Amino acid sequence: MAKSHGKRPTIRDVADAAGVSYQTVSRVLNDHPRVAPNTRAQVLRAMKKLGYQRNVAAQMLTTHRSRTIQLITVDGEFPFELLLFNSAQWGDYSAVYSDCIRATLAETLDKAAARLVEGIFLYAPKLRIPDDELLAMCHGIPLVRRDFALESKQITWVGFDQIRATQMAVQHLIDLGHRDIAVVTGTLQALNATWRYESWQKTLRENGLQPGPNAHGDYTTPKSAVRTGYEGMCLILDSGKPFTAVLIANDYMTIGATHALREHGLRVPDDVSIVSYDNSPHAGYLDPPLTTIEFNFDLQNRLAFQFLFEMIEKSDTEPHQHILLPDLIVRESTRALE
Amino acid sequence: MAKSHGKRPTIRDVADAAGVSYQTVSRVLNDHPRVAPNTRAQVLRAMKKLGYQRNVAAQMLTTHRSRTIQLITVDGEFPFELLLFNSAQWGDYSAVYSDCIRATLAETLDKAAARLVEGIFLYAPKLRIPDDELLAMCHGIPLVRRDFALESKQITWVGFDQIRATQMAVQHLIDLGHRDIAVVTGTLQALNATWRYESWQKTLRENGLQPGPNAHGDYTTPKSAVRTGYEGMCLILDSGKPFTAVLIANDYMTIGATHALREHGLRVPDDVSIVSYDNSPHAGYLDPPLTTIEFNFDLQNRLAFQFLFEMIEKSDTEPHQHILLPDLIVRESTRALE
DNA sequence: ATGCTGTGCGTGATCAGTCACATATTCTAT
DNA sequence: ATAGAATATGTGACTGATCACGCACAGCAT
Repeated sequence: MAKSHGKRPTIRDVADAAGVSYQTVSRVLNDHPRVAPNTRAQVLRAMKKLGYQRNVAAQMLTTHRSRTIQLITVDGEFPFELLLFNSAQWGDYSAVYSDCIRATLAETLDKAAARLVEGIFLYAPKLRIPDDELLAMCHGIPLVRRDFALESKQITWVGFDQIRATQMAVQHLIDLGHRDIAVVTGTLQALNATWRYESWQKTLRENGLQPGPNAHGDYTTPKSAVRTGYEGMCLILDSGKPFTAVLIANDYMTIGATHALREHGLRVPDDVSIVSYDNSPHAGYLDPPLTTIEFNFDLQNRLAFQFLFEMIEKSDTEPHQHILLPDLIVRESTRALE
Repeated sequence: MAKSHGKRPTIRDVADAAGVSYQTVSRVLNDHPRVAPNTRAQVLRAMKKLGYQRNVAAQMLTTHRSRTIQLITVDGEFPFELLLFNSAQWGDYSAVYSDCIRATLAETLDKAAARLVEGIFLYAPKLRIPDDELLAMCHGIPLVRRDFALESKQITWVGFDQIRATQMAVQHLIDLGHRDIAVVTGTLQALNATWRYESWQKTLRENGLQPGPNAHGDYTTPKSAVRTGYEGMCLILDSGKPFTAVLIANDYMTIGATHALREHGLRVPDDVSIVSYDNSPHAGYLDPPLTTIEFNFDLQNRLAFQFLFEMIEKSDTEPHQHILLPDLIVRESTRALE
């Protein structure tokens, strides 16, 4: 006998509506093979009739599994590329999303552990933290970083080769005859931005050129990117230092930067050539269409999730590291100098 | 005595590490006032020492509360505006995110119920479904729609006055002397797009004007928006029907549409005036800076969450309906005809 | 000394499932 | 006919917390 008044039905309610034991209901729930087809149908009918919903809390309690992953961003950096994240990628897992600041990351990870989260997908491009320290905060939960490529081998990550990307961009401009190449890049707190910055300098020096003027700013949301692109370009223009080409850290910054150039009476590519990063949806539709470094963010996300689930399934998986190579998409924002 | 080998510590482990009963540990966990300060300190010390983490599953099981809300989108429509969503807005609640298709919405809501989710935040601009049907699918869980403004009073929602918005846009163009006004809008599956379309026709007719050429397309992600903006504008141009101004459903579509105009040798605003929607971060930085209808998405999100939590706290709350009014931001993509 | 109130802490039952094991039934092989 | 295996179903213990209740002891008034 089960109390059927008011509350949600339990497996025991279903059991005696179907005239079987609660264990049989549990078997049906878990697709256990050894249930007679008739009984199974009986139970399913009873579940439907009562509007039964399995209680995930009780299930978690005994199985110690939550079928949940957690997506964590630090400092509100929800990047445009993550828009591509598709629920289909995480199978029958659910995803908890939370943003935190650096100071509360440990606490956030504690809560994730309390929640029995089975995997952590971290996007924190400014978080510079030793691998072992980060792993210690994770309470043994599998972790994937989807922000940048580290040097260490302890953590699983999927990143892009920023050095190569920048080299391609700079080399493209040099090949076109540019010698004074400026840069508007992300805040150097972000490791990727640092690498780009250094790669820009290195590539120029290797070609016997001096780095041109440069500016930095936060570029992790469209809003901040557009503005700091504008402001950064203004700074460079106001510096009075000469340049005929400029590298801009993403296609939103480029919108802002191009606006600044226009305000100063300069045209792209006639007066200034631009190479941008990301190949965002709008990059090919701006005036002029942007020459840009394409990153396959979709592939990055897919791989990162794939690695994460691999770690969840087999706890002894070695950490994966994967560096993706970018492509240069040449459009009309760059031109050859005579 | 508790087994301390291997597994995560429980309150019982903490209890006998601190020399108290498990109930006392529970009191400390729940900030119960009647615990002696010494005892509390003792317990906290034991928790820290053992690295204790409360098991959320067990807590959910007894309290029947999950402190979780669920953010559901339908058809992968993760809108750019939702980027603004800030964890801070949902207090100590966690958020589960899931996308589904129309056919699996019921199933997704079932899972939400199984998970003891306490509130549902729905973004599904194309989901036309009777209120009572939707509510029935929600198993009594508080729901807020953040997509459009409905006519019914059963559901809580926060939307914008699209009719007014479009009226403002059209009127602005009429005041500037335009008589042939085209429109590139979202797919008419989306209710907001339908309203805009009808309001465009109505406003023109009230001013004794005939609707100009028009086109529609999916506009819910930046990627689709840019492309359908381009394609829609091409269609209108190829139709050969005359127009001196065009309404474009968002600032991403406008990037695509402007590109199409350029390809046809037309300039904005010299040849064609544009009024766009959304006032996205880049709207003021394009060439020309866009005259656009501003929606305060941040306020919309804040209100929607506020209403949701109100419903969670007090189950007898009446459904709220809130229509937000847009603003017209005049920039340089519109000009007066002589 | 007795009763009363309030504080601090402990015991047993409960939440809704799952797991290991036990039992009943049917089927096949000897 | 009967042992043995295979299939189908049931019972009791358990997961890790919370809740309702109960008890011990302190302080204070009678």
